[in-house]
Amino acid sequence: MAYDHLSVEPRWQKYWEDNECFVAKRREGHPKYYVLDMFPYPSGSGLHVGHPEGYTATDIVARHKRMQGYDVLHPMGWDAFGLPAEQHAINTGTHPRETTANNVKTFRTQLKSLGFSYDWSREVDTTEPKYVRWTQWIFLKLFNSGLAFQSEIPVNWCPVLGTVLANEEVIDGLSERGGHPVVRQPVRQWQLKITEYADQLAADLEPLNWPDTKQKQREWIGRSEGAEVEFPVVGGDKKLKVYTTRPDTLFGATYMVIAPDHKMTLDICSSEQREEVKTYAEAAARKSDLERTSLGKEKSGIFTGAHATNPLTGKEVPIYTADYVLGAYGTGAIMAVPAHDTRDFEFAQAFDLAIVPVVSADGKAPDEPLTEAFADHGIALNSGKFDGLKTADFKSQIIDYLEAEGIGCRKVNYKLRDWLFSRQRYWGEPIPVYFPVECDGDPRTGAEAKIDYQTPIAVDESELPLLLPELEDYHPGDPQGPLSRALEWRYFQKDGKWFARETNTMPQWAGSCWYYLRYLDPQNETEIFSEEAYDAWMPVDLYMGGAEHAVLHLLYARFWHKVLFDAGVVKHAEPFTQLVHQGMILGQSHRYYAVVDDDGKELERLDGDHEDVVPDKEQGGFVRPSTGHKVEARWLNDNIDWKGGEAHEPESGVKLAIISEKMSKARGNVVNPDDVVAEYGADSLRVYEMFMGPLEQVKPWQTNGLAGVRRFLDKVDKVARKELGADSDDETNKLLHRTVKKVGEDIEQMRFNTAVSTMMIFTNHLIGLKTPPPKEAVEKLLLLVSPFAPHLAEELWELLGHPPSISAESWPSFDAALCVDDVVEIPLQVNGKVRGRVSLAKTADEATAKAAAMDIEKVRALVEGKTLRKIVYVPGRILNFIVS
RNA sequence: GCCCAGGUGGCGGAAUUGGCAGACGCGCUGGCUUCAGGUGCCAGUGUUGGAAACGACGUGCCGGUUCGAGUCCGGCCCUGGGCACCA
Repeated sequence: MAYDHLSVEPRWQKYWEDNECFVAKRREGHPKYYVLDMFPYPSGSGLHVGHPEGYTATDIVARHKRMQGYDVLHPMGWDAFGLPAEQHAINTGTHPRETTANNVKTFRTQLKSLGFSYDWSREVDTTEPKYVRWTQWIFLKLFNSGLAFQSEIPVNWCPVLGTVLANEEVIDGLSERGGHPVVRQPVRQWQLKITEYADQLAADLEPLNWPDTKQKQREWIGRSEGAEVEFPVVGGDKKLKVYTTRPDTLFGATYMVIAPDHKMTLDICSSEQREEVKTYAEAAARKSDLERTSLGKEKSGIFTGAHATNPLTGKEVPIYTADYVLGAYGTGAIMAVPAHDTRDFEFAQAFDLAIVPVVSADGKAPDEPLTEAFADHGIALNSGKFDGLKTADFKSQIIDYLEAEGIGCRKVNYKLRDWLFSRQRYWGEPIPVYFPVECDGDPRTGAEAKIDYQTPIAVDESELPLLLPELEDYHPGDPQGPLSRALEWRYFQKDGKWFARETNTMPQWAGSCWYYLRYLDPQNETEIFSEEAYDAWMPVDLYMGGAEHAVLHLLYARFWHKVLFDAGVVKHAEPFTQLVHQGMILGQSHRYYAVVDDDGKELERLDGDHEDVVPDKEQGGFVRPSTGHKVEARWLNDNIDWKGGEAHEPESGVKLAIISEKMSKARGNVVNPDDVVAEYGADSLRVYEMFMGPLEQVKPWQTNGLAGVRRFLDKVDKVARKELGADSDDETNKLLHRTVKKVGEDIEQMRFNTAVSTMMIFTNHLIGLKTPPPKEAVEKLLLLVSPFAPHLAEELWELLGHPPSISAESWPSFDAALCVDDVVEIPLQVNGKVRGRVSLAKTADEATAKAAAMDIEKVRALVEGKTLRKIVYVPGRILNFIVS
C-alpha cells in the first residue's frame, strides 16, 4: 500500500477538530442544508459495518453541499436509554449510566476514526438530565392537551422482560427484542392519543420525498371509509352497532358477530348460553396473539342465544361471539355477510349459516352455491329497490338512506391504535406525573399508602427534569416497575399531604421522537430551542436511516412533531422532507455439512451446497434423504483453504458454500470496522461501502473488495505524486469534464457506486498517460474524491501546495460543451444484428450515414443483392438496414 | 392470502430509459518484475463451436409489441421485505 493511512487519517481528524472545520454556522446569503442520520443506540458491542454505510452517504452529501456553498448542519448523538444497559445492570449491578457512558465513549471514538464531518459541539445524549428535561417538557404538553391518558387495559405483558410492550414491539406473539413470549394481562398504563392525528399523519405523507415507507405508514394507519349501522336486538331496547366498509351488502347480512371482549356480549346473551359465552370470552381474553394467529386458523365462536333485526330486511339474524372479531376495532361488532367476506364465509361454513349472495359481476344470481366469498365490487342483486346498482353507487345511496332513516351514518375508521407509552423499567425517562395518596403515617417507611391513580397531577415545569433515583436493584417484574421500590423518591409531602410519583417510565422511542430538534440548539437552558435556531435550520432536508424504523420511530416522531406544531413550538407540519433508507449489509460465512449418526458422532463431511441435504422440517437442522442420516451445518470463517477460486474446508477438502445473511455473533460473520480502519484505513472503508452497490439495496460484505478500493486510492496517491504538467490533451480534458459532471450528478441522486467507478475510470486514465498528468485534472480529481476519501484528499491537496482544508474549497465546475461528442461511433445493423461500426457526425443525414455504412465491407456484403425494405436511422444512435 | 422491491458472467454490480449487454471492482488464467511473494505492472476472461478468421446462443420462464427489448405489454415462477382475522 502506497500511503500510510495510520498516520494520514488521525492527522487530518485532529486538524478538522482543532480548526472547527465542521461547526455549523449560518452565513448571510448562503442556503442551508440539514442532513440527519438516525442516531445509534450505543450498544456494548460497538459499531458494526452497517452503521458507516448510511453515515458515509450522508457525510458525502454534507461535504458536497458545503463545497457548493451551503451552510450544513450535520449532527450526531446517542439514543442511550434502552434495555441492554439495564439488563447489564441487573446482571452486574453496574449503573446503566456508567455502562452507557462507556459505550458512548467507544462509539464516539469509532465514529471519529471514520472521519465524518459531524458538528460534534452539538452532540446530544437522550439520557442526560438537560435532555430528559425537554423530553418531559414535551410529555407535559401532551398531558396538558389531553393526549396522554391512563387506562387499565389488557396489554402485552412480557414476563421475561418484566414489562409491557407496544403492539408494534410484539412480533408473532414474541417480543421484538429478545424473542420472549408475551401474554395479555390488564395493567394500568399511560397511552398517547396518536389516533387523534391519524388523519393528518396519513394525509400529510403526500408531499414528502420518501420511499415506499409512505405506503407502509398508510397501511399501518389503515384508514377506511364506511358506515355505522344499528341493529336492534330482539326482545328489549338494546341496539348493536356495527361498522362496515360494505354497507351495500347489508341485504346479505345473515348473522352478526360480537367480539368476546365487547361490553355488551354478556348483556345480550340468553340465560341458557350465558355460561358457555362467559367461558369462551375468558379464554379469548387470555389468548396471546401467538395463540390467536398460529392456533386460530380454524374459526371458533359460540352462539349467544340472541338475535337482532336486520334494519333493512326486517329479518331476524342470530348473534354469535367469536374472536375473529376484534373488540378494539370499529364498534367491536360486525354484520356478517358470508357471501362477500372471506372470514365470514369460513365462519358460516363452520357453523352452517345461511350464505346469501347480494353482489355478482353481472348482477345475476350465481347458478351454483358459492365455493368462496365474492369480495369484489360488482352489481347488486337480492337487494330490493337497490338491485342493479354498481357497488360504488349503492354504497353512497345506501348511506344517505341509512342517515335519512336514522339507522346509520357515514364513518371513517383506522387500524392505528393509541400508543402504549409506559414501561415498567428503570432506564428510561420518568413520567413527570404524581398522584394524591391516602396514608396514615409515612409511606416512605412502610405505612400503607392508597394511591389515587384517577387524579394524575403534572409536575410543575420549573421542577423539570425529574431525574431517576439511585437503585440497589434494577430487577423488573412488578407491574409498577422497579421505581416503585424507591420509596424515598416515590413519596413526597406537599402542603402537608402525601403524594406518589408515577413509577412507570417512558419507552425508548421518547427520546428519539424529537432529537432532531435539540440539535438545533443543544445548549439552550431556557428553551427547548430558540426560534432563531429553528428558523436557521428546519426542516430536515435529508434523513437517512434503516428501513426497520419505517413505521415505528418515523410515525411516532411525526406525531410528536404535529403535537408541537399545534402547540406553536414548531413551524412546519412535517419534520423530514426527504427520507432515504440505506440497505442492510450482510455478513458472509462458509458452510459445510457433517453427516452424523444418532449419537452425534461425525460420519462424513459434505459440500456446503450438497444436493442430497435438505432442511428437516420436523426436527429442525438438516437431513440426508438418501440415507436418512441427520446432518449438521458447520460454519467456518478462518483457516479457509482457497483454491481455484473456491473455498474448501482444510481437513476434508469439501467445498464450502458461501452464505450471506444478517451479521450476528452466533454465526461469526460480524465485521468490525475498527479492524478495517486499522488494515485498510477509514477512506477505504468509506469508499468500499459506497462502491458495493446501490445505497438502498441489501448487499453482502466481501472483504476482498476492500483491496480493490484501496488500490484505487493508492492510484490517486500515485498520480498526485507524479510530476504534473501544465497542459492537457483534448481527450483528458473531455474525460475530466465528463467525470466532474457525472460524479456531481451521481452524488445528488445518491448513486455513490457509479460515482466511485467514474472516478476509477478517470484515475486509470491519468495513470496510463504517457505524458505528465495535467495539474488541473489531478486537482479536480482530488476535489471529487474529497467527500468520499477526505483524509487522502486533504493530504494530497496540501502536497500540491494548497493550504488546508480541501473541504473548504468549491466543488469543481464543468464545461457542458465538452461533455457531448460531435462525432460518435454508431453501430450498424442488418436486420437488427450488429455487423459493424462507423464514426459519424451526430448531425449526419441519412444519405451520408448510408454511404459510410456501405463502405464497411461486411455490411455491404449482407445488404448488396438483397431487397432493401427499410432503413432505420436514428442520428447519433443507430443505423439499421432491413433487407430480405 | 394481500402490498411493495428485485431476478443480468464464477461474485458485487453497470447499461445515457427502447438503440453496441456485461462499465467499474473482485476472482480466475497467462506473462513480466522479483532471491522470494498473499506486492506491483501487462494481457486475457459471458456460454458454446472452431486452430483461426468467424459463427451461433445469451439479462428467471412462456408469449406479445417493435426495424430493434435487460428496458414496454400480458401471464407464470423464484428471492427479499412489509402486512396479516382491521369487517
